[in-house]
Amino acid sequence: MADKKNITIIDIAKLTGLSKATVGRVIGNYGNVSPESKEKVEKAIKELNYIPNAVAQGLRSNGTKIIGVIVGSIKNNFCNRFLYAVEKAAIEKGYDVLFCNTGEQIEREFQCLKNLKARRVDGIILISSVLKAQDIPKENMDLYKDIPIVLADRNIEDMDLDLITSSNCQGAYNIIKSFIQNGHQHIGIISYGEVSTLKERLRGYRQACDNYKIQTKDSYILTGKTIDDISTERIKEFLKQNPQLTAIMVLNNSLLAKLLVALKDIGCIDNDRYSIVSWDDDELNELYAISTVEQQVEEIGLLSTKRLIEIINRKSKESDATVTLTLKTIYKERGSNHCITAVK
Amino acid sequence: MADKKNITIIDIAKLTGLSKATVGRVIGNYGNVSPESKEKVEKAIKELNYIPNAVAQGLRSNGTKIIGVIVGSIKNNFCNRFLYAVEKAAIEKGYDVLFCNTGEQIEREFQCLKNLKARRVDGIILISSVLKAQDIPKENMDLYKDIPIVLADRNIEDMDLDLITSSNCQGAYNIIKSFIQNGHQHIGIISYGEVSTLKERLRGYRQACDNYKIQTKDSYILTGKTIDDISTERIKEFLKQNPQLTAIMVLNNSLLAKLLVALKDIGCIDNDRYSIVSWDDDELNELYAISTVEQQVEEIGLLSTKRLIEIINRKSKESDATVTLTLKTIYKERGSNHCITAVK
DNA sequence: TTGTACGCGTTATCAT
DNA sequence: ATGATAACGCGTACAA
Repeated sequence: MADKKNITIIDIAKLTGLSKATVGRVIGNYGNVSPESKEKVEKAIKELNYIPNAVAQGLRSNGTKIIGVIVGSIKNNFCNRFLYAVEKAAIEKGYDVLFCNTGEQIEREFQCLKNLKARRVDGIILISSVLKAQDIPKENMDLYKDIPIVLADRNIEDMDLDLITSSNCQGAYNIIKSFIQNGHQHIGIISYGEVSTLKERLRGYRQACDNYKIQTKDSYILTGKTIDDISTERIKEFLKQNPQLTAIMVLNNSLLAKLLVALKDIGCIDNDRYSIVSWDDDELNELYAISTVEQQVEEIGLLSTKRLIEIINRKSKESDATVTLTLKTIYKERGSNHCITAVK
Repeated sequence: MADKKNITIIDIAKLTGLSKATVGRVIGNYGNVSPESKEKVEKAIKELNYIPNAVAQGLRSNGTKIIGVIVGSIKNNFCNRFLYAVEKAAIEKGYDVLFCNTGEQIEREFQCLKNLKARRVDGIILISSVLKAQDIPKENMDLYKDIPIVLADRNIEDMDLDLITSSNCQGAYNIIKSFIQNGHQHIGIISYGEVSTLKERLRGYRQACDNYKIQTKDSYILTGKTIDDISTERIKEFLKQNPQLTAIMVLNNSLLAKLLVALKDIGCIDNDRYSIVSWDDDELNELYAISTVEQQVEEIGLLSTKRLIEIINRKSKESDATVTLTLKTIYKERGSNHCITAVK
């Protein structure tokens, strides 16, 4: 590569005949500098195409103005809108974003944390793959300490970290309630995995069913370890084995796609056989008029970033209480939830 | 925040009673160290939870092991799969990824480049929003120099940078050819923007029409400055004003969603009125059996990263010829392209 | 207003 | 085998 020696503050000093210190003052815009000196320096900077070395600045100032963002899977619709919002908010506050993808693997999460600490990032926003504190081997426990961390979307139980998330339980509760009020007695769920968000949605489902004395069977919940465990075939089987079902809540977009394919295969699409509600919106949901519970993804990204920067700038005497923000979900009604009302 | 002083190599030295140098040897795993010293140091590292400071390392070694990734819009399906692949490949080679989103704004692209240079990243992968070299103000021209850069997906005309992309022209050509061979005489395009990839696809369209002596009218191409200019309403109007059309190629996923909504509105969905081919795949394309030209997105990400790292490690005596890699597109046939065959 | 000199944490050379 | 020390580029306390 073009091995042009990097231009440093010293080169500027030499060219202008001034000292490092004076040049530094101009660049950092502090202290007193005579107008002539200032002008000379600025001219030299342009002439030599000098760009301050942020690495040296970071070392010197003991802060990098970088925040690390760790997500489970960037291919996921939620994560990339989240990342979009975080980057945008970060840039505005003068921070850059170091991006890490764990593929939902805990070990990778540990690696990323360690790496980000080595990089001396100022703070970390984490969509964790860890379910609860007890799942973290104690030799890795320190990774979650001594650095500002904000959890986004998913909680880690018993971890006492700041958390910005959606009202998953309440959102699900409301959907199910509305199903019930429309006469549905047998409501199915399609889900997968065990992260806190999905567990919360299930909790909302169960609460609503309990409250309204609606029967729930284990067989009404189709789930698996990973999303790949929920194949179109399994969904068809699920529907077949639970013919009572009149309503279905799917817990994310990819699952919805699979459900729709399954329904098409068995000739049940567009014929009002099932009432359907999905989670997280997608451009194509419009097409099938799929009612959707929408999360304020970008708001979560924005608030996570704001909160993180707040912690980063916190003086040691200030309160260090952890904060949990739960954003409302938005119910986007399109019709698919009314396919059948007042059954029986 | 917990202002625990950062543990440095000196703390380890103190604790072990050895010198910085010896500790450094153990950490860097070079030179000669007695087994006892080594053991002492390793114990101290664990005890103090020492994590080497990558910032200092970066300053010292004049290299950060970070690559910058600049994309136009991370919300876009292509970009996030791309980012996924880049991060994965980078991590494997020991690099971290600094992520920047420009929102397709040239000015932001300049800012990002400047910033990444200040950060002294080792190289940059760029999905640029610049169309051609002449669009870059000369005071910003230097930003594209003196640092390893690989362009991904989109080219910047006349820039002489490495480029990893898809065979956009050829891919489109083949689709149109197949349309024509199936009897279509009037083929519409829905597009937007002016980036090289879309221009290439249009070129493929025109070439095929020319070669096979098929009529093309300007009105057969619906386009706009940004994607928001292509509303469902405009698509409906477009279809109405070009009733001869029997086949349509849409240049990306979001446009497809809009087209499908438009078709539904006018009662033309699922009735074989139009043959449709889209670009870039999506989970829901399966549902409508939408034939799709698929790009090898992840391959592009992987190869961009590999190429970049190659350049980063290039000795000055080696060839510095720029390389362009054009990956084949894959035609995923699902049926939507056959809706009408042998019209007339 | 300007300059000198030290320290941030590493790495690596040179001397012991 | 180990230690002292310089250098990476910058910021700043202190001196002039």
